[in-house]
Amino acid sequence: MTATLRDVARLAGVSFKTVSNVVNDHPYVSDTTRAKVQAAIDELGYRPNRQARSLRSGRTGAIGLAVPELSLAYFAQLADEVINAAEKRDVVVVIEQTGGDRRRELDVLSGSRRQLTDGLLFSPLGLGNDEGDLLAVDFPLVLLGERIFDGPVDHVTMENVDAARAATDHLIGLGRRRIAVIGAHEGEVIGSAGLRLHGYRAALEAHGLPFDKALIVDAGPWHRFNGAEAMRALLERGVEFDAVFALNDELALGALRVMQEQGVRVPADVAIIGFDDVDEGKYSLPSLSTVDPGRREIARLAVEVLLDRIEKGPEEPRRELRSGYRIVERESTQPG
Amino acid sequence: MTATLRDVARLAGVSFKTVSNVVNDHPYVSDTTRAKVQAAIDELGYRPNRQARSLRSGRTGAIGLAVPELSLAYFAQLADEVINAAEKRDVVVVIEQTGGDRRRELDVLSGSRRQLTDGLLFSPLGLGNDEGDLLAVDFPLVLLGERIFDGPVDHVTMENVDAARAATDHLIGLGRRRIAVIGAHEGEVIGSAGLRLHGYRAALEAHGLPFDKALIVDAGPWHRFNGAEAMRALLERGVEFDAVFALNDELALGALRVMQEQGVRVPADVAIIGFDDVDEGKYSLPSLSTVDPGRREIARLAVEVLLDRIEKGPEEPRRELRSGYRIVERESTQPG
DNA sequence: GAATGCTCGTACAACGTTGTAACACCGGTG
DNA sequence: CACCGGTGTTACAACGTTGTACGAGCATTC
Repeated sequence: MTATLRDVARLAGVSFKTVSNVVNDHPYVSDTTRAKVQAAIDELGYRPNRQARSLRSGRTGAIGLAVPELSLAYFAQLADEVINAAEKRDVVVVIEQTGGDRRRELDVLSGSRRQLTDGLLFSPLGLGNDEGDLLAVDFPLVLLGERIFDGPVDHVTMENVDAARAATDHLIGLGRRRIAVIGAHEGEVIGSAGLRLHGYRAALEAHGLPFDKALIVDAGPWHRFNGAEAMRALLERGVEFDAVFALNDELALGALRVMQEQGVRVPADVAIIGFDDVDEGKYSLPSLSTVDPGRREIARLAVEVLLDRIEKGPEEPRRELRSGYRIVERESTQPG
Repeated sequence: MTATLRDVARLAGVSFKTVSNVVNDHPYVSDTTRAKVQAAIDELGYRPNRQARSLRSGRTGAIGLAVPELSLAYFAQLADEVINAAEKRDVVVVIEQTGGDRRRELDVLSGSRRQLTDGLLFSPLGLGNDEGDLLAVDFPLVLLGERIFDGPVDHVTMENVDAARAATDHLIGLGRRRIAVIGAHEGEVIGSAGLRLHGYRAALEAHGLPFDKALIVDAGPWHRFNGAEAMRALLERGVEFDAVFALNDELALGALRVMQEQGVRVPADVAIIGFDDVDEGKYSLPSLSTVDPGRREIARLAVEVLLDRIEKGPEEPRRELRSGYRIVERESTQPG
């Protein structure tokens, strides 16, 4: 069917290993032999067989990306960037979904699927931040996101605290003083929710504003639905507020929708800012101010670090990288 | 490092082929031997090496999914469903993005990446519908979407014409008579745009309503941005309309945003319906009526057909399957 | 003209698996 | 007791590649 080294060798009149040498640019192949072999390769349309290469070399040329679910815009857009970054390095991406479920996350770390890839980019949600030791696996692994710090592996993340602080600063800069937070996770210290809440408190403190627990609304998963629910809860509570910091954009969009249903004017009555800079925020009405966490940079760094780890092995010191962030001002925090 | 058949065999005191027979549930292995081998397998934590299996069997246990981009919610949600459907069959998914670019789509069909998967689910956008012959490839291929009909391969698609007709009927049922269309592709007959427009016209005819070209707005890619632009163009045209059929949800959401900017009341002045049932439509204000094209069913069917094709080979007759659809009524087409 | 050093090519083994064929053993049959 | 069919196990080859070791040819050197 498809041509092999042997077929090419037969046509070129050399041994099949010589063909292999030509293909792999080994030295000590004379120009004439090289040309002869190349001609045979072209004629037969020979392409090295990847499985055989894999078997021999132990490399597959693929990496895994495990995320909660692609239906969440943030992860879809992250996957988009990861695939692009990987493509530049001639590596393909196998995507696995965990649903943020602890059991399935553990599965991803141990399943036989791991043999199909040279390493894994892993964005956990269900694992606790005290379970870092579960990440001590014998294949290259790069952690994404905020669930686990100080794990035994490379980690690429964003400047959650600083970025959240800047987002809050932005609201304060508009003259807002009663800033609600949507999407908190009670008791969490580390993790996106905990870190962003920490940044929020730091900003309040820096401006001498009081922290009011009544302004903090918990939410489970960070879906639109939960943002809507949280806002409904907040409005029912009857507590006054003039701004909202939603811990991600999906929450913000859900909350936005509820505020408008209930006749709250945005941003006149309440300004709102999200986090993630997903594309939808550009086209909501009003468009959504947000924090751009440097998704593209995260994807690029993550792929870079993983391929490095794959190449250099487990001995190299582990790396902890953070992307830059940027406040994106849109209509939902327009002054005036 | 990791155990091989030979290691297990040594421990169990049998030949390595007997171990292979146990692993593959071959008949003619005595219960005592089986038990002995199984014990050794458990003790060593043996797992068959997938590369070696692949090399031997020619199967990788992976399928490819080539889509324009995951940043488009429709494709992200489709990928989500495809991954889930594939997981049930113990197959992983390698996702490739083409950007809807003709050159990259051709690449996907011929590149050496194809060796990493047993087959491909392909959703083209850049290829013309007269280029079906390019799909005559020598690996299992299932076509998704509406770009190409009567290609030489299996095809899973949706009931575009009927569904578009039903969407238009729905608007007409509300008493709307001047129904604009956003996202047309001038001159296209086949392709999502062409087919959906055809359904629209069929509905008009069935109700004896005239077709007015002034109500049809072209758009390039079906992104929010283009929906917004198209609506701006429509409003500038000054032509009267009381409803909009946006050919997908992203266009609809972009258009919705512009209408609200310009003080058009939805649905009081203008009702709008989209197509695709992406999650965002539930949380816009007003929430977006749409057509649910049976994304999950499409994903399930596509994976099913591809795995069938992989198993049964190219001789089986090609299949053309369509998913059912459903009109999803939300606020943007609320009567009254 | 034998020894040396370099260039180029080849043979063999290995990666871990599975299919095929063959072999040893068994009780039962003619 | 030779033969048989069925059962359980083994040996060998193959999938297509690459690393290692070796060898052949040739020019240069003493």
